[in-house]
Amino acid sequence: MEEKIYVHVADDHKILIEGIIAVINTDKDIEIKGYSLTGQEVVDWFSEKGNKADVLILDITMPVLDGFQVLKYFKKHKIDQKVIVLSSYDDVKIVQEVLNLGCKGYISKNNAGEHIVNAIKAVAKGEQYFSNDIQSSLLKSFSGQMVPQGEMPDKFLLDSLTEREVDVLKLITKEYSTIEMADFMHLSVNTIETYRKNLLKKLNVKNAVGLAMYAVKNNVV
Amino acid sequence: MEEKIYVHVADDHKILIEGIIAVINTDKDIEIKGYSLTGQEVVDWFSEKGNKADVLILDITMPVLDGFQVLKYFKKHKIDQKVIVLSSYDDVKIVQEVLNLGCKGYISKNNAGEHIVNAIKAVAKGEQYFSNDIQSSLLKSFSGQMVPQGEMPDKFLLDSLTEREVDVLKLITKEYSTIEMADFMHLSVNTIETYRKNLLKKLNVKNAVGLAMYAVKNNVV
DNA sequence: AAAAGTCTAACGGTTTTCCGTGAGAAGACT
DNA sequence: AGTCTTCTCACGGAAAACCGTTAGACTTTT
Repeated sequence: MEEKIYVHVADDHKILIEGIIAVINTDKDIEIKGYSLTGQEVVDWFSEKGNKADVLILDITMPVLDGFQVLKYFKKHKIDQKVIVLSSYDDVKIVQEVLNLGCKGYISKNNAGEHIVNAIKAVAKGEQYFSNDIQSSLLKSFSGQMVPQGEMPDKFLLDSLTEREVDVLKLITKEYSTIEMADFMHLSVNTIETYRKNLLKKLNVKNAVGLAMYAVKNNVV
Repeated sequence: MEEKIYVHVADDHKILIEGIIAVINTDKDIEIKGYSLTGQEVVDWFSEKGNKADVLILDITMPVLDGFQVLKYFKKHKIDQKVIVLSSYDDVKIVQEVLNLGCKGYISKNNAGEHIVNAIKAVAKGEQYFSNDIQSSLLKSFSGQMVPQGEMPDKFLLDSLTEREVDVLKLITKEYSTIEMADFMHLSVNTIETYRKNLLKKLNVKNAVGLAMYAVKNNVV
């Protein structure tokens, strides 16, 4: 008889929590130790004396505090919590970011059902776990980095944006015109135009729409 | 002994489907008749001879065809399918739009578990059903509509984008210029400009960036 | 001290978008 | 038969975005 693995689940959609509980209950080695509907509830729960779980299943998109912020909280307070991120996005950048924040597993909601039990057991043992679609996108991104060849390496586009450029980018997504931005930021129209030009060049897109699409893809907004 | 109610579930997150099935299975009067992971699968399933369900549980955000498009398909082909929309958004505009498209119930994912069984039974009987958080936002918006005063009522912003308008919207998010779109679609530049103007007016945004942001928010892309 | 990066600003010119308005053809709906 | 919607196209003018290039002031890094 092994020891039970205790799990806490956090997601803002209760039905999804119910689904996870239903799946997990098919396995006798795992037991649910409460759930949270916001990131705030998660940190509250783990802050309370006596509350602990071997593994936390954590959604990224939640109100009040999102998954990133929860992970940052654990890091800052040096709480060594094993976390599996559950996400709708198989965006490699997000995977990398949560890994940097100390998350031990990452499964996509698309096939959470088949993976979640194995993921919990692996992570509880101290291993890492990624669902296979995540693995393949990670591989793709790595192999992509191996063959930059003739093309400009493009470096890491998103880096290298200066503070002001990010400010302008944000305003662009809010449908500000150049003149409105200049007015709002107390700068010359020419200055804003310079930032626009820099953004277009740095992010290698054709127009303001490209900038906006970049912004949403990279969670600038 | 009553007759069984047959249900089809559509959502791009399988874990959510599993959750719904788990909840529904607690009720002996309701039975699941298959599920779909995309809107395309839904229309395919219902198109197939012999496939039918009393109630369809439909997610709004799905790849390939979203919930709106599925409802439009039913409307266009005069298929009188009872549909309960399951959504993350309690945005009143969305509720109104799906109601216009003939949907009979609307429940938020936040508390789908407690409502879904009752919703299915009500809709199967020909009634309407809204989870209480939706009801309250609807009430709030109605009371808000009582004092539009000088403002234009704005009608239903997202309503009724035509097929071509959606085509143009998609190309805009891909950074196509008007000329490039005209070329690609084998249409006059003037025609594309007309569609742009219609989009700006219908969606009530200021520029192409606003269109793009609308598109991502509403999963047009 | 020199180099690098950022923030600010300017000028002149080209291209694209935005705006208003009008209108014919085809199909669907009443 | 008449209305509505959608798709298509046109014209002219105003506004905004895009492009290339230059440059001074300030801060940080080497």
